[in-house]
Amino acid sequence: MELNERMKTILTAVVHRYITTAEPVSSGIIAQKYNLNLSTATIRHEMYLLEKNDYLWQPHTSSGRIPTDRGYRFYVDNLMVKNYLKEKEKREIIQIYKKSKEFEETMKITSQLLSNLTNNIGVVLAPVIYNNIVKNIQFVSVGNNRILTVIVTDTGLVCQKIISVSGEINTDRLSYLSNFINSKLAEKDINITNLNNILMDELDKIISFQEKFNYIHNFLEECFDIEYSENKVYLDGRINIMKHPEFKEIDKLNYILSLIEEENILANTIRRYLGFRKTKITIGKESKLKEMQNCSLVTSEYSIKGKPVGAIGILGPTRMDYPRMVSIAEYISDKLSEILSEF
Amino acid sequence: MELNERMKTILTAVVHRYITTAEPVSSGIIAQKYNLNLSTATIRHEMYLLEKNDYLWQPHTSSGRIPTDRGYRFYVDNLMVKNYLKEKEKREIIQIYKKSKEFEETMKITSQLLSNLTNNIGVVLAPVIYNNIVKNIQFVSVGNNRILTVIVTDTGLVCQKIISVSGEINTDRLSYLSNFINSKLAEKDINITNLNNILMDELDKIISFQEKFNYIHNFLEECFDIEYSENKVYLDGRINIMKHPEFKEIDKLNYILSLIEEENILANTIRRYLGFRKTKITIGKESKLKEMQNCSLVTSEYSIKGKPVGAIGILGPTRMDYPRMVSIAEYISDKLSEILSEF
DNA sequence: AATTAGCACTCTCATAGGGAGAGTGCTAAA
DNA sequence: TTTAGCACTCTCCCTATGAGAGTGCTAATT
Repeated sequence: MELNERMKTILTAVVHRYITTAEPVSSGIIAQKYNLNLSTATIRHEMYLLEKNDYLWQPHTSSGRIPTDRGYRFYVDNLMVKNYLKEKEKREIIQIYKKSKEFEETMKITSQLLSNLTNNIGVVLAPVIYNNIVKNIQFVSVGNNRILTVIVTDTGLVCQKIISVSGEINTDRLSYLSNFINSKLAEKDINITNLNNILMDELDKIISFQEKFNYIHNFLEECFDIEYSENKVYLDGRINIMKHPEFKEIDKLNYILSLIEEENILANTIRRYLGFRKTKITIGKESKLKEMQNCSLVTSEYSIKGKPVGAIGILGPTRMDYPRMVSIAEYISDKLSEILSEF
Repeated sequence: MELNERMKTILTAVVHRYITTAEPVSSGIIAQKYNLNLSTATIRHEMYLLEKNDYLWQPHTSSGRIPTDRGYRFYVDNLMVKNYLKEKEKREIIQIYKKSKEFEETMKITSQLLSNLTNNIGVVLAPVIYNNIVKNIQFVSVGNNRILTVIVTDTGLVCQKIISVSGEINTDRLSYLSNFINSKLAEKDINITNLNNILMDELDKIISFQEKFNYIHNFLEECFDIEYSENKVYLDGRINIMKHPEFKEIDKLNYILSLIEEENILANTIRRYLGFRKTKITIGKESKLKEMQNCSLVTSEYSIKGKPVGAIGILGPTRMDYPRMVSIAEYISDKLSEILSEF
């Protein structure tokens, strides 16, 4: 069924009202607060139709209406108007970012900004390094048979990993190895995902006529499984979720709590959205994850030097101010892209 | 007032009973479950005295008794019997630790173990590096005018920090600098806390007759404020706290939530306990922190090569099984010490 | 002098009933 | 097509009530 203009207006009114009050919205309130010049009876009839088509529902007969996931979806896709941030807010965000010169801190600040601005949970997925072009590799001996491997990618990201090797590794061999690898890197574009394979092939060639040190083999293998390391996630504002009236009682938090506890669930969800669209909204049961059935998630990608590498997200109840969430997510991801590109 | 033996027995019984049921303990239950061969009236009288001396309290007249913070304190100091872990549990812990070969992961596993074994919040304070002797410093150029500084301490800890310098820094100068610093380090014991001052003094001497590069000054200053960097904290089991009946309603969580949200509060609290005693128990209002008034915290130090460097902690409601918490904290901190010393 | 039985008293908790209020669905009139 | 009018439904809050748990106190017992 196609919604007519009046139904769209009423659906919009219900969504807006419910977002601000968290109370079921009655026909009377709509008539009173949103001047549609319609009687409550007429509005009631339209609401009845909206309910029949699964855009609204009632907690019980004789109560007002609440938008369904489908109602929110229709609102988000067809009705909502972008709500740009005020200049003052933008300036404040820029001000806060100025404090930080370091990568880690920038990530932390971003998640804090997200949660503070939205009163929801702020999520930042650290840049994924798969497929980044490797520019340079260096090895630093840090004692006790441990080597710190430092990989610098074309986007300027620095990945570090300490690995233990069996037996003392000679500093000369180490620099020989890094020189060798860096010369190979200079020859062609090698990304982290295939770094290991390509280097192993090359190494096999020279090993036949060079001295044979097996452990370098193992060493390299350990170094370059970085791609399998889990992406770091920055979470902030966990307690915000508990301030929302829909979660007054702890039992109602049930599933959401695992999102708060296990950062990986959120990280994986967001990672899966990467590379499709700048901004993505997932509403309630649209997510297959049972942990997210009562929540909505707004994610927005950020990039380094034009290359999308990660995403930020806002997690809250389905009853969230979508226009504002989207504007905040997009503004912050743009700022973050700028800052990371400058690093 | 000195407690007589019978009062101690009754206090112990009340604590034990309350820890397991979370319900106020009545005189009837004590008479029935703990065979003291006393009538309820007698027990009631003793409980009345215990209440008058602030070891017990009643939520309302005509309800059973609950231990006060003071009651728990007396129990912990004078009545409780250490409850060693079962061999099976010990084996399981060792098994789980075997999975991890990396520092970061070891820390994470430790906090998970703590929370899983105790059903409370597990906290691990990463090793503090202040006053550690500096063994070696290296600089790695990671492009875009950024230098990765790697400091290795005598306990084998590796601190890394990326700093930005103004203008390109010559690789030769960088290695000259690191050679210079490392030669100074070899001459005498220099710890991280005074590293900056000593090096600045030394640098001033040579700078007078060496070429003058101001920016190295600034560069060094930035490098060596590591001591002011905040200690990392690993938290796990945040949602455990919500499973306890005393926190059934969200409002009752009030203060504790800030502990869950702001890791620094906990980190600072634990850090302040460092260096005094292996294990420390803080019960409810004994902590000056308002955030901890409804909680207890059991902390236990761990060390690397005999040198105490950090602590682990268990955070839960004051109604916790103290003997078990202490055994777990001590066992885990010992294991962690072993593992970190081997790295 | 210490302990205990007995009992009145207090407080919680669960249940039910009743009335006010909000909001709906339906119908007939405009 | 819209609306006024009204009966109906459901929630919420208040009150009353009674059972049950547990205490404090007193007088009797050991």
